[in-house]
Amino acid sequence: MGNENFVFDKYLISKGLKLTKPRKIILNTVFATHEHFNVDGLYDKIRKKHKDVSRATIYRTIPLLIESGLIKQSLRCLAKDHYEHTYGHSRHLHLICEKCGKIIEIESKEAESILNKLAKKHDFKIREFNIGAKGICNNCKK
Amino acid sequence: MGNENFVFDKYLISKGLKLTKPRKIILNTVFATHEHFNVDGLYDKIRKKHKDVSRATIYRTIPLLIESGLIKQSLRCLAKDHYEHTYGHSRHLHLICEKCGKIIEIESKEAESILNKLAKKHDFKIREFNIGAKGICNNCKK
DNA sequence: AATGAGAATGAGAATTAATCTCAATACCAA
DNA sequence: TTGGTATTGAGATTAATTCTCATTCTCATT
Ligand SMILES: [Mn+2]
Ligand SMILES: [Mn+2]
Ligand SMILES: [Zn+2]
Ligand SMILES: [Zn+2]
Repeated sequence: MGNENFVFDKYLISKGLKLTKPRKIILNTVFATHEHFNVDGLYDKIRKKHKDVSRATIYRTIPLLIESGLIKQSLRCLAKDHYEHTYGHSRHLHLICEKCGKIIEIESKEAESILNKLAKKHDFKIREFNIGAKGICNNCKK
Repeated sequence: MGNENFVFDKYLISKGLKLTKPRKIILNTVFATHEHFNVDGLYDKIRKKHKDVSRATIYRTIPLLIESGLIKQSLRCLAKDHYEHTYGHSRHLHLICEKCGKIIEIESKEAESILNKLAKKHDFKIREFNIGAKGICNNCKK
């Protein structure tokens, strides 16, 4: 059990919110792996163990996880929003295969530093980078 | 009237599709300005002049405009897909203000060349770049 | 341990962007 | 002009996300 529990707890307290059982379950399931996830997949995974957590609560908890800095909205695929950890992960960019859905994650500060330079020139304060590309992965090229 | 008409016409012919009145209206409205657009805004704009173009036809025409290389899917904002011209525009990245919605467009090949390098290393064929950041613009910083 | 006020929940309804269906119409080569 | 095909508008449908609300949980205070 990693520190994400402390982070989340601290956030909830700071906002006068309560650490409930469904929120614990959702948090722990989200951090059970390092994979990207979407609501549907998360719901199925949770439901195997806990028949009493609703979709509504998952949808309500995700903004809290984002606000607390644990996850972020990552990408959109098949008309679904996808999320990924920020806590415990350094920033990275994505190469997304449009054929098989595979996501290649690459750490690289170079592109970010270019964006930082451009943002400074325009007096723009960056909150979140969005860097990547879509195309075809090596496997799908045959 | 720019060359987008020729491009679109040529594409339609090559696919055995027909250049219809609604398609002309949609194309011309899309290229009446250089702004990003979404289906709702486009529909309203078209409807002021032409009461007989349906939302369904707009939704059906957008993939054709994309396929013909005239526009591309750009960004997602307020739960709506947004599009922008590719024809007549060089590639650029976006700084999106989360407060006022303002979009700053910047031409810069630097970030792309870094992505190209990384993609080559992973034997990944890029079809479309996605480079930008979200944050707060200079006006909204007060 | 019991209380109570406010926060959180599950179930299902509501919203809404995007897609689909289908009968009627427009297009265009011949 | 005609005929075969593509296209259309209207409305139904889908599906992700959000909302409503009556009931249940949390937790600081007793
Ligand atoms: Mn990732
Ligand atoms: Mn743009
Ligand atoms: Zn692939
Ligand atoms: Zn702004």
